[in-house]
Amino acid sequence: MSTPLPNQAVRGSTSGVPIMAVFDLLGRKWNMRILWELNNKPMSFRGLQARCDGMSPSVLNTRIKQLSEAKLIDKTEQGYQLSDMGQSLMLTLNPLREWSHKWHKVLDSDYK
Amino acid sequence: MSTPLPNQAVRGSTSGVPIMAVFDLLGRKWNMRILWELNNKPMSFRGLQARCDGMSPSVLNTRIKQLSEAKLIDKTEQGYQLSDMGQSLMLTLNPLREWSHKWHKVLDSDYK
DNA sequence: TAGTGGTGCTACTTATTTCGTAGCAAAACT
DNA sequence: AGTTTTGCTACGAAATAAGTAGCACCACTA
Repeated sequence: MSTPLPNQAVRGSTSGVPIMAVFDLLGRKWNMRILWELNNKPMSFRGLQARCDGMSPSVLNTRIKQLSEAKLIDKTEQGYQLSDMGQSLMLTLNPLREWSHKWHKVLDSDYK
Repeated sequence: MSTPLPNQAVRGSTSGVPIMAVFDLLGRKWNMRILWELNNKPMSFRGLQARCDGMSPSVLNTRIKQLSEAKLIDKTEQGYQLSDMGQSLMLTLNPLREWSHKWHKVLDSDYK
């Protein structure tokens, strides 16, 4: 399993179009969540693991490698943290929080 | 495998916080891609399959069910298409395209 | 009206990904 | 020196995704 990066073929697409690489990378379990958690503050390996409901260390390990290769996170004295690119990604993903609340309401009202 | 919906426990989180449900749902392979493709135009089952590099029908089938349950897509005369919620999701995800291009450039310049 | 082709699937097997647990080496703390 | 904490690796089991085959249901055509 290789890290999906733009400009090379990614899982589910041979085009190498950047957005497809994003879908591939973020479409893997935990990646969005990890970035989300790191958005709050830098965290250690075990800290991340705890925040992410005890995700298995093997997966966390591969995720960290992928996100590092993708230049979205860095390892520092303070633990793992978002890179500049990672921060800008979270910035563009921010509206998702508001959207999720609307979604919640819609589903709620539909099923009651 | 159940559809991750807000207000109930989702994979990787017992909190039921809406944003976690989003991560869970979109973190499954193909879901973002499917929405992305439907954003352009409504499509048939086989149309979607073709656009998504021949994804297996079994997975597409379960995805369609999940996205339908999540009220993000509907089935119509014209094929599958985004619901209002689905459209608003794609709207908030739109900036991702621009971001992906920046990302592309950064990775490119770093590795040359 | 028998044949052709497209569509929306289901069934089944295999491959890949993720989980869960155990454990270990290195650093930090007591 | 002994105990914790941290950052992992290993490995078997479970869940998810891929790949292929095929069938029922149209719509159209010869």
